Amino acid sequence: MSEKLRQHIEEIIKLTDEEFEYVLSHFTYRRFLKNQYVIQNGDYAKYDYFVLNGLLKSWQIDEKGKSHIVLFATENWWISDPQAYHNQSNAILNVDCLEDSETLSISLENREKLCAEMRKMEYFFRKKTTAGYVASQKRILSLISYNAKQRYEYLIQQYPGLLQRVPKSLIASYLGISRETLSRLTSQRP
Amino acid sequence: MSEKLRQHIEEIIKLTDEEFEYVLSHFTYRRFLKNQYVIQNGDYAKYDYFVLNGLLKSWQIDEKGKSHIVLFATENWWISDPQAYHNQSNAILNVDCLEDSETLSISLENREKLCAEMRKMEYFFRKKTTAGYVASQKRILSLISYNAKQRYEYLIQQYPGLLQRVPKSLIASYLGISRETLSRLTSQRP
DNA sequence: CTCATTATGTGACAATTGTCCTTTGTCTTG
DNA sequence: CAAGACAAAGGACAATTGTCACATAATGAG
Repeated sequence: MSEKLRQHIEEIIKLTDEEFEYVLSHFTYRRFLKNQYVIQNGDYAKYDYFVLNGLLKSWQIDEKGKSHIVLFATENWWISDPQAYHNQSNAILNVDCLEDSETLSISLENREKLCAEMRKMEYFFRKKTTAGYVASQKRILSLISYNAKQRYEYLIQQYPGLLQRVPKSLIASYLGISRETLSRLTSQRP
Repeated sequence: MSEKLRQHIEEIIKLTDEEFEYVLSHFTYRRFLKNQYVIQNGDYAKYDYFVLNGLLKSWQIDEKGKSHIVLFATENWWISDPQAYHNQSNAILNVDCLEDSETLSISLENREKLCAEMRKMEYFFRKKTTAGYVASQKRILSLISYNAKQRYEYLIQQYPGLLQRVPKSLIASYLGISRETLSRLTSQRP
């Protein structure tokens, strides 16, 4: 099971068996059930979660009570409240499970410990964070330049099979439009 | 002048004079005039620019010909096309100057060279990228959860004095609304 | 200083999207 | 098997926002 984490890391740097065992010892395995909360708004966001399998989402409620999905996370994605995690502050986001899920989580202390002790892991986390930053920039571009239909197409390309796994009301919540508007978009025959 | 870069780096790690001189030797000083392009869509985005003074913006044109501003960069900000820079591909964004500006730029090769040679600089860039990632997440949250009025208030808080430096049509372009809608928002007396 | 250009505000109208409601079908659970 | 919960589509109407047109103010070049 932890092989998935190893493969994920080795896309960037190669590790010996001993090194990987040491890295792995800094992670905690945790299993969540469908609908279970991983992080709740206001909690201390202690961990960043690497998803082994299942499906999770991070989201926020606005002042009018509407929820907005920031991210869907499937196998090999990371999920947390990044702001709260890196600043060691209380979570603004919620993270919960759309399906039963298995994760490997790492605290910020352990992440910094690994970076300080292993040059390879500092390189890995630097590269991984850079990739996350670039992906965030793409998301920002899609939010400011694309209309809802284009964002929908980008979503189904980015998450193949997601439509079969989640209700369309959640897709609409990710896109920032109402369920009804999404329904109108997808029923158009262009 | 390069003292600004030193102060910026030393918010995260302390450097000796020799170390800073060595770091600085990997940057290139460059001056730009108002309206001059720093990066053009389709160009090879070789550099990441640290802004010493002036005001720049990064932006994109959508398929209908409307432009959307991604970022305003003033003193002590970094600006580039992150996706193109980190993936060594052609720019999707444009970067140009709203005022005469001075910058210190670093190529990806020199950045990686510094990271490989100086542990402190790898730490610096890791922390800086993490901060950029967190800031991007905040921008995503503001785009999906806030209405135009709230985004406007967040913008003037994030860039104090910007309203006095740029036309409102550019503010509207950053917020993703029309010039007229922005005008109506700001003339409301609530 | 003058003239042209740009920036800004506002009204009228169109287009888009949200909200509310009903209907239908599917799935879950006792 | 039946009842309730949930998901989805579509109609009617309201609210928001964009577009176009025009007037005025501010700015900049020669």
